[in-house]
Amino acid sequence: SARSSPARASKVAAAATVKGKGRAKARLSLEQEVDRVLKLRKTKLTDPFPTVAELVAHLVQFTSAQPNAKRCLEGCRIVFVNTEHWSSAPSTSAKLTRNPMDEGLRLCLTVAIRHGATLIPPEEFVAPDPSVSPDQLDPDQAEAEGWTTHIVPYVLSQQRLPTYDQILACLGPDEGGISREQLGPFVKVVKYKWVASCVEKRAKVPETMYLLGGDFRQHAPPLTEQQKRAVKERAQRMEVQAKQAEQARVAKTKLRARAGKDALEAEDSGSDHGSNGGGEDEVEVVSPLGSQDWPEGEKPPAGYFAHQTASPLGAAPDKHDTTRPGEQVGGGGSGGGVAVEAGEDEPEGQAVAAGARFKSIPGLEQEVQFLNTYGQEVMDDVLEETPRTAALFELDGMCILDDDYDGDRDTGEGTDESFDDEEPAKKKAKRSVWACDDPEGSVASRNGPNENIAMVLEMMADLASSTTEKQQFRQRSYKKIAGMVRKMREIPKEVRHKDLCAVHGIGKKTASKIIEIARTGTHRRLQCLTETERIARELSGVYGIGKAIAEKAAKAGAKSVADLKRDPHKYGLSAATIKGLEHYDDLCERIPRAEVTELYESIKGLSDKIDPKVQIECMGSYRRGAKSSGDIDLLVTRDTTSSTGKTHAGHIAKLWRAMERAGIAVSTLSEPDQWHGLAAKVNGLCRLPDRADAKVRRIDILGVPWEEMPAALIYFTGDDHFNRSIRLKARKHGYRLNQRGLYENVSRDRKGEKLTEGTLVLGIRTERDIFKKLCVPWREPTLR
DNA sequence: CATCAGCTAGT
DNA sequence: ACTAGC
DNA sequence: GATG
Ligand SMILES: O=c1ccn([C@H]2C[C@H](O)[C@@H](COP(=O)(O)OP(=O)(O)OP(=O)(O)O)O2)c(=O)[nH]1
Ligand SMILES: [Mg+2]
Repeated sequence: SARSSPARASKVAAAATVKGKGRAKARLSLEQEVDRVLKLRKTKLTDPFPTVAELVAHLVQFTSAQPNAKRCLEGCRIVFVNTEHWSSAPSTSAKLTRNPMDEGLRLCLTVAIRHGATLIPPEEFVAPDPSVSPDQLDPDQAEAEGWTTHIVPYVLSQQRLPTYDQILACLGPDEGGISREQLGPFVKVVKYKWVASCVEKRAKVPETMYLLGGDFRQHAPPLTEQQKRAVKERAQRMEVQAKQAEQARVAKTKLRARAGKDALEAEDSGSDHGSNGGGEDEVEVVSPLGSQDWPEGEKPPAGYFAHQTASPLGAAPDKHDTTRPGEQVGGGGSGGGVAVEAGEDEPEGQAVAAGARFKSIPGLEQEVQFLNTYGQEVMDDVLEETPRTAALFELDGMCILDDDYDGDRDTGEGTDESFDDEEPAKKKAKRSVWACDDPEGSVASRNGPNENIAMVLEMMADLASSTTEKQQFRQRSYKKIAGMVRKMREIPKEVRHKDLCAVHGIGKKTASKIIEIARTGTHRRLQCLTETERIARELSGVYGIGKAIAEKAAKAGAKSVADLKRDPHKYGLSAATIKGLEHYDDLCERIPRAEVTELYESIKGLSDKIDPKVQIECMGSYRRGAKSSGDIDLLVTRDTTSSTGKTHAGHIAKLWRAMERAGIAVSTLSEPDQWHGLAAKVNGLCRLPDRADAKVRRIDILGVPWEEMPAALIYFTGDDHFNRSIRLKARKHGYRLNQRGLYENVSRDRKGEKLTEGTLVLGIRTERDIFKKLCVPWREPTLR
């Protein structure tokens, strides 16, 4: 707090800093300190520092007497809190000590203080002067200059994160903690990761200087020309070394692949049949293209996998009928393995293998061959030379707010995004989102530059769909990435693998696939579907038919949806599925927004005749502002707080009957357990009446008790990925969120299975309240 | 190696 | 329990 | 399939 600076800034800092407690005390010598600790250990059987505050007081004295090598957290005020006592026994929390110490927490504290951070005991934390407003001092600037106080909650398990409220309860002198409002814009709650990244990032600078033999203290003089040259040379040397290491690695990989193949070949010829022996699945080098892509018991066609078949050393696939084992060995033996050579050596084998299977999509065959020859890393190296990639991979504004399970950006106020380097770009993007008045611009557009990539990824997702858990998550992963790709800037053909991997949620396998799609417009996996897969894909487009039933029907001999239509009972389809089948063509179509509006209004008209006080809302993609919807989602409720407290019980039953009479409701696909319950849900088919050309549409009507509106609105607005994300966040923080409400104090077993329902969080009136409670920045439905 | 939302309805 | 769907 |  002694640094010279504008007065307004020091006002913030002074208020937020400890009232000089540890500093003022006379410093003890090392011997005295050791003595004191040993004595403490003797007198107390427990840890000599049972709370954070006590250890901080100790560390402040002890460490400041030591010379610090790297003070990269110099000037950072950090408050470590431990909410453990809270989450372990919420009911008896008052009796337990606040901010108890813990072995892991001690480590965090030590790291922080060793790097020059100013630690503040949580009990001594004082909220900054509220009179300093963000107008006077830009919070970003304050952050950059180190005026911000960072609160770091200690996290024992990623499965049980502290809630914002718990963190606040650990701050300040009072047991009750402090309120959210008191914190203001100059206090940020961050993850420990933030501390670690500061240390890691900034620690590198002095290290370089140290290697040069220069002064590694903070204010070292600027480098001389000679030193600069030394740095350059060293960098070049390292680059050369890295290149050599990489080459050696690639060579070794190839050799390993080769060795594996040789062994297999030997085995094959030993067991006499050389044709479709199989067994090539066991080749050691795993291609990043995913053997998971293939269903149980099926084998990819020749030429599918990298390294395995088309590598210049590895020669042609042993599976392939035309291959002659003798030549494979001979061709590979030369060891050169240059692309040209491979191309000239056995052009037919390759062309037949790849060409036939991939149906000669322009460029695809070449791409596969190229990839198989060089591998992703080498191709990246080549691309490094082209200057088009870096900036392209900054996502558009939207994505920052909702990458993956993070509509929630953890602890609210930006927080864990406080990595200095990325800050400006991110902040800018964020602002542009709020400034963007045009909702079209921020929403993923269906004809954006990456639409084709997204579509192909979605097709791969459907391929992965299955009832087995593993496959479900693979499907979701593809879907998630498809959604992200839609929101990204155009992905150029020369994208680098590592740039794609840098996006959170995209890993090396999908990155490879995206590259393949970007360059060729498709993926080889889609070019070599089996007949069953092709049929299953068509059949699962029917309402009520998923992967399992589709495959069953395909096995039973169905070749197309038309086959099913002809004889639905033969395949043991359920009643709803048969209805879905009947209207298959209509239900494939998306519904234009105007038609949703029209249907909604005519249904609302019917409802008003039954009970005008019952409210009907159109939810789902319609509420999110979509230009077209897959179905119509209606919410039915009735305000019970006003007037007589009458509910909408039975309304849905009456409404549905009225819709049937009016010719709007065509048929019922599934019915609620209790038609008269408040949470009744009907699932059916409908159409605009009195119009010959009106298509049949899917409709969901959901009843919602008035008290459950906030949670129900979130649920029914979606989308599904957003719901999963916010529910996951709730779960990790000890809550449970479903369509009925937000529950707290949920106890779960180790596997996350809930043991108690938890208790409804009180005081929740609106959607916003739930967002706030979970520290999810508010997002209008159109931005979800 | 564990984790990935939480629920209803039909068979 | 499995499948499909929101 | 991606992540911690
Ligand atoms: O697995 C799911 C599917 C849906 N929902 C919620 C969110 C979604 O917004 C709402 C309605 O579902 P629907 O399937 O109608 O999706 P939608 O968002 O309305 O899109 P569309 O109907 O245009 O396909 O139900 C979930 O919570 N989980
Ligand atoms: Mg919908």
